[in-house]
Amino acid sequence: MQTFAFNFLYLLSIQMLYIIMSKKQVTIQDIAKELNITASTVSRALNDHPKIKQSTKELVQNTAKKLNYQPNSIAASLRKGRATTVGMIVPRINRHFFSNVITGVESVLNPAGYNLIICQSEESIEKENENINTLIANRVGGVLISISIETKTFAHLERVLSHHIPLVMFDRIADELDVSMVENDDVSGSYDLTKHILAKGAKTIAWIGGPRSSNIYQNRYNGYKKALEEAGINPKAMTCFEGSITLDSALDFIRPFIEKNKNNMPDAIFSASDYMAMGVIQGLQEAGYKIPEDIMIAGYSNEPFAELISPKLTTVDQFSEEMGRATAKLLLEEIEAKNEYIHKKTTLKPKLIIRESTDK
Amino acid sequence: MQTFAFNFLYLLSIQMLYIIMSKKQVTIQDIAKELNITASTVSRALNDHPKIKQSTKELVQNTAKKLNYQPNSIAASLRKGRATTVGMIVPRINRHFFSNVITGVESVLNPAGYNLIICQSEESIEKENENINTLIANRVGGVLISISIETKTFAHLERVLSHHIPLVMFDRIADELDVSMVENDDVSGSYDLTKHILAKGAKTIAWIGGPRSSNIYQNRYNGYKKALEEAGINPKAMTCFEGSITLDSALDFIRPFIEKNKNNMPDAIFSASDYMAMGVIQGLQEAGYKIPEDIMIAGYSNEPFAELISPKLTTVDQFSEEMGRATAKLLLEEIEAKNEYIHKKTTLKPKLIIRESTDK
DNA sequence: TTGTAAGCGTTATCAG
DNA sequence: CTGATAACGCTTACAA
Repeated sequence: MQTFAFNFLYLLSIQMLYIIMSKKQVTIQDIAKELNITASTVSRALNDHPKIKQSTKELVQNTAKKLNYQPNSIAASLRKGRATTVGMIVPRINRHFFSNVITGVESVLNPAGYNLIICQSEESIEKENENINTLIANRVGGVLISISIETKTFAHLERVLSHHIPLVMFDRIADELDVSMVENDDVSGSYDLTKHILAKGAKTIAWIGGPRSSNIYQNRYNGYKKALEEAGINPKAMTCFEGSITLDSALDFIRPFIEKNKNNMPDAIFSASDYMAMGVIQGLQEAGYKIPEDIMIAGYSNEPFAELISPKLTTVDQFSEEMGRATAKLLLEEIEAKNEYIHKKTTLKPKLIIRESTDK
Repeated sequence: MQTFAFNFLYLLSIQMLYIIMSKKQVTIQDIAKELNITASTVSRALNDHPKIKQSTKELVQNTAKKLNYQPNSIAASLRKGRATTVGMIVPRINRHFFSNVITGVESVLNPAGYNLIICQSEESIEKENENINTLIANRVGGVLISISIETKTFAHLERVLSHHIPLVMFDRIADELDVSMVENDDVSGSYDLTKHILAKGAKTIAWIGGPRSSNIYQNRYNGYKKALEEAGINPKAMTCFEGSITLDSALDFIRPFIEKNKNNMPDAIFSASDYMAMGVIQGLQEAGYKIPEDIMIAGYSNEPFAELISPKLTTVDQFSEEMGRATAKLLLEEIEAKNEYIHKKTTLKPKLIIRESTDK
């Protein structure tokens, strides 16, 4: 045992020994001492600074590995005044759409050296506000946000800007703010879908969706309305229901609706949310309606279940990962540009996906 | 204008003026100067230290608000040697199961003052390794991980431990490591499900699932095997397929399988993944089989589409949010306990959900 | 190409 | 109950 210990110690420098025994974390100072150079040189070498000799770079990297050095990005962030971390706030992470946007964001941000702190607002402005506070406290390099349904004032977002942290909004945006944004062209997606239903022979189309105080539902409604008007149909005469975007909310609406309108049901129902479309379908099926023969149904946003259910649901795909990539790219541009205001707006065109539920 | 400026300035202290003009960030030093006390007192006041007078606490909080102070948790983390941030690594965030676990984790960690950095391994050990590095670099207060399918060695996880960062594994665990874990009792879930199918009269049941090198698929297979053995059926005679846990992989398996076994199809197919069950169902339906009349199908993990498809899928629910909460609680215990090793293992019992696909 | 020195904003320790 | 001081680990002018 003693021999082992002796041999073991013999192989180590005093410096390494000290580090191992004190079980403190290894720093660039330790690497510096080990090589009889200064910490600044080590720092530069590790960051691949152009004015450092190749030979010392290699030397530094090797001893870093030997000492089992792990960089401390907290210290770096403090010094630089900003973290290599980006905050992202979404209403709910377990929505297929948002989790795909996140994947898209990471695919751009990770290679650029950033990592994500993800927060959920749970559709509450209060939680959104708290999220903003922790992100500012963490001095994130940027904030990406899709605002909650409740959010109608923007003081919390302006607080982000006042800390000179770039902000990019996506999907659920607020034109009131002068920041970069990525939006889906919901008007166009909804318009295309409505035109398709009209082409299939529908004369009356009901609309159901989320609250139109949210820009996305307002836009989806506008696209629907535009298509109807062009077809000479007065949308005033149409049924319109807005409620929470859940299967149950739609079911609660459709059951009494069927009861009341047995004798003059619309030819089609356009739901501005796939989840609500599911509720509508279940309500109609339990009342004995055949889809699409008796009534056509369409949803919006191409949730994964849309092609698994029966009948397969006609809907609109939103290229969620692409939206994440676009959002992340705008953020990187903002970060590069420092304080020059180069706010941009990217608009993504969604794609109509025709399936059985409207395919008479 | 001049009068306005004069009045405006008149209301401000020199200190506040300085801060506004220099647009530097407000620190506890600024609050201290404003009140003629020291930064330490301010720090204590903001952290609700017991030995600070109530009156000064209020004074500090008020001026903090007045100066628009936002705490800098990076500085605090550097000083304390550890961040109030927890890292979480999952294979894929857009899996319903994992996104729900995340929600559960946050519901415990956020109130405790921590926030999450979420990383995706994308089922790659290489990416998992990189994730670990960034989490160590960020000096997170803990790491939560469900390992990738590829992960068979654990040096990277031991690196976490060597930095005295507590590690908790969940769902996909590795018994090789001496850490706290939360697991689903997959053996029991799978056993219950198989018993149910047997009770419905099946004599032959095929098994399809992910690679059995992963503990969860091994366990699900074991539960299946145990039930068969108890029923006196030799599982050696059963069909067993393992592949990637996707709809397409299952479809690629089932099509030639039907072709070959037209005349002696099993009475039931138990898929250890809902996605694979979907593939199986689609393959059988396109070949004209009726479910459950001709053949019964069951899945595992109760994906949201399971109750939306036709026939509704019998499966096993895993209480994903509960798993997240349990995981987070174990982590908090570890953090409290500092270096005393109190590794625990929590086992959650899943629940059989009987639906149409096995309900003859 | 490398060294020197200051500082990022907190908090812990010790002292009073 | 509060103050003074040092330190956490890194980056970056400026100097050499």
